[in-house]
Amino acid sequence: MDLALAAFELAKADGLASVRVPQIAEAVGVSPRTFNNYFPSKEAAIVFPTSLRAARMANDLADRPASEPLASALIESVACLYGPEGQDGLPDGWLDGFRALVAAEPALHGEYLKAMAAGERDLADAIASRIGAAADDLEPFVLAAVVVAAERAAVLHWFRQTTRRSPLADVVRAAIDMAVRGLTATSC
Amino acid sequence: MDLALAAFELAKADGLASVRVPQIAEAVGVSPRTFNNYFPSKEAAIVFPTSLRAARMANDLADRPASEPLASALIESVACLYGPEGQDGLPDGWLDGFRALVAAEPALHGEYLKAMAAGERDLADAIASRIGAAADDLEPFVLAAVVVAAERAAVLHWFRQTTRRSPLADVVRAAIDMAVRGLTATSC
DNA sequence: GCACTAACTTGCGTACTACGCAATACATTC
DNA sequence: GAATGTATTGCGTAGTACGCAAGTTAGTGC
Repeated sequence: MDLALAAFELAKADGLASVRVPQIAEAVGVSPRTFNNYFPSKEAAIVFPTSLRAARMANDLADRPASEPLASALIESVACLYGPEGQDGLPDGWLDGFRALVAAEPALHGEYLKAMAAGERDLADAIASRIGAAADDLEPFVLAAVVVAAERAAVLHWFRQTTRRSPLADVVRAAIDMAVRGLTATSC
Repeated sequence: MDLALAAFELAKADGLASVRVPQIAEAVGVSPRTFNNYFPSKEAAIVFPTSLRAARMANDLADRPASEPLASALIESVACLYGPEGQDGLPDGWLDGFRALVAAEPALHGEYLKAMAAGERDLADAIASRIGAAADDLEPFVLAAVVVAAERAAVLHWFRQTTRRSPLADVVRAAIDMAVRGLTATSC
């Protein structure tokens, strides 16, 4: 969606507060009313790509061979979203934008969390069908929530770091591995 | 804060959409402007008690004896927030309100997530000081995120259930236990 | 008792967002 | 060619967010 991209670019350049909905609409060549037909707010538009990526996670998990252990399948389905920029990993400029916007603006942080939560539901379904759980089983929901939480913690932690000792994908991988293994392997 | 309580009650009675900020202010006896001095939106006001409860989690963890294993300390600090209604557990009417509002309205769900995320940061600090981690260590953040995520998954799952086979506190306990143990004990 | 300060509250005005409604344009189908 | 469905738009309205300045109240030191 062009609107989402334009909103993202404008917000990255001028800051979220100074971007106006009519401005975004004009950049794409539609009316402000049309913008609101697609997005309820500029925040939602900016985060839209993230929610797409979150939705992809469940698909990636479903595409993995059923023979693969759940733990590694989870780790890889998530981590491949943070592969090298450009290809199927991160879109260009996402890192800069994320740092400047989502990590900084509380309003966007809320939208980001909502997007992740939406993806979490899909992931829970994918997990449930993979481990053959009943529909009202608690476990898939907890697993999905835990994995997404670890992913989010890793991303935020990576942005907090001043010195970059390892690429984002590796940090995400480590975090999910940590979450999947639980406290058993750590300092009890 | 009276405003938060009034907002909650009014929203519970009339639905979120039909509650107006001036209405909330009038119910407490202040001006609408004063409302916005304290809360940026009615959603934030409604969720305010939840964010207080989230903040309490970190304190509860810090108050637990250092000799207690981290896993059980985490489980209990969270689960005691969901104790029997009235005392130090859930405030009266919280369950009904939560089901009718937070679980149903997407806007409130976003605020709820933000509140949980804020509490998560405090929890991460408490965990870090408990296990003596460095400030830039990934582990406390992942642990905090995982625990909060499991808590949230349990609450939402409990509300999705039509038949209540066990009290909320037990479900929360089970979820956090599950998260803390990781995938090791489950279907790999 | 008297000024002084700080925190809280309020009214006013402004900018912006959200959205219902109705009208239009365009493409698709029968 | 007529009918139907979808996308877009302008307009109008309701409501929220917030800066600013003025007023109130409580507390403090002299």
